[in-house]
Amino acid sequence: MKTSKKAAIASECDRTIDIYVKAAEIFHEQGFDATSMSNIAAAVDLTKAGLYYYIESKEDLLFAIMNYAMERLETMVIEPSRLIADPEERLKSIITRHGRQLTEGNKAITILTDEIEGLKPKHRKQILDRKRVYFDFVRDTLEALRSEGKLQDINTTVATFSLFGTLLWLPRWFRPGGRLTSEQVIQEIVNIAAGGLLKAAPRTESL
Amino acid sequence: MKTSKKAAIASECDRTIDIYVKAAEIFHEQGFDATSMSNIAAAVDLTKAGLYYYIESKEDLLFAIMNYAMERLETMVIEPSRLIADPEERLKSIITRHGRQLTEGNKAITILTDEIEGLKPKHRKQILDRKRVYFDFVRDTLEALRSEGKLQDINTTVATFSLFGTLLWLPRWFRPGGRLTSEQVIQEIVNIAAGGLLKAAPRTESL
DNA sequence: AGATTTACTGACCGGATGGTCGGTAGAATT
DNA sequence: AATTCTACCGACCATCCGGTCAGTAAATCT
Repeated sequence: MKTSKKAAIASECDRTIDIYVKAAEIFHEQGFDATSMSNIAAAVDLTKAGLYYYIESKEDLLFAIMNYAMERLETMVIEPSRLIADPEERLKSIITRHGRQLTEGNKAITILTDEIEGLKPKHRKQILDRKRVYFDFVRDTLEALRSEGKLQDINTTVATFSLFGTLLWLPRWFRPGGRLTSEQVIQEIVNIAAGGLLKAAPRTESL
Repeated sequence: MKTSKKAAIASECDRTIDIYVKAAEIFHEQGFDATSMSNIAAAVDLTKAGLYYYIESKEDLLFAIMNYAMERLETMVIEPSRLIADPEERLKSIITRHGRQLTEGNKAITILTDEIEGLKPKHRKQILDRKRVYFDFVRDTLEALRSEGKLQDINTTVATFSLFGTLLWLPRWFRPGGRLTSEQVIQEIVNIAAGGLLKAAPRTESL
């Protein structure tokens, strides 16, 4: 019991990550504050008391979900993209990979943006610091583009926020099974972002 | 008392709109669910019971704020932009005006995007329907651009959501008094959006 | 001057919520 | 066979929340 319940980060299996996944879904649907612990317990076929066998507190559950989401973001988006030397390709990789995470079933990554206020200041700062690294990575990519003379005359901070706005808005409107597939939507966003940030090279037939 | 307390839409003065403004600020800071009626009451120097002299319920307060915000959006952004015939200028007007509403002190307009879940289905539908009109207006503007051959080869629905994403993300990161003024930031966003959506005409020096 | 209305307050209520605790059936260990 | 540990449950608790209500001081109306 006191071996490694919460120290290990999302490495424990059993029903614990099952709870994270279900909780993330419900938090995403109803919001953190509007979700009661009984709600979550019922969704994983437990009583509230039974749920507390696995988690420490409601806030801790949210923090665990967010840590899990940050890890996923880092391993599925940031790390693979870091390997790409060419900044234009790197940018497209970031958008595509992040877009996929947001449109696939993974609700945890959406919660990352919408429920930070539910965290206690200490935990919030930890997540925010990690997000900051990601933000800087994207802005650095834009700066690299600038060095190559490929960037339009725009402020890279505003451009980065602008890009994140487009990306993070995705899960609020995209519904799988609609007119466009997630891959099609992501491709459109890549095109729009590329057009808005990069100088028009062979992309448009000039004149 | 039973003359026109709640029927008139944001026309009553007194302390009522004072309450709306303060409540909007607190909802914006803490979130709707995390804000108690005592919080709001204290912020306007009333007891909770005193607050209920002015409003009907917590949900009704949120609905009133959102109606007020929609009105503002319509009179300050949509209506003036509708008067502009040229779709490119119209698009820029929409972005600029909406951006100003989001960066100025007006928290109500931010709440419009973040707290819809706090509304009862009936009220939510009313707001959503009004938002839909705005969405269609923007997409129609992009379609008009397409007719003129000025639009890149992109899906206008995705492009509209993309634009809203950039715009609505603004209040989450912009802080007045920072490096850039709100007008500078808005201008950057106009440039980025124009570049991402419009075909490069005299905007970039080709080659 | 008396009646009524306006703008509030303190006390209170039912219900929900996060969280706890003593207990326990069954599996695993010794 | 006895003990210990795992995975839970029912009952309970303090607190807070949205909302109500009887009452009231001051302003306004008649």
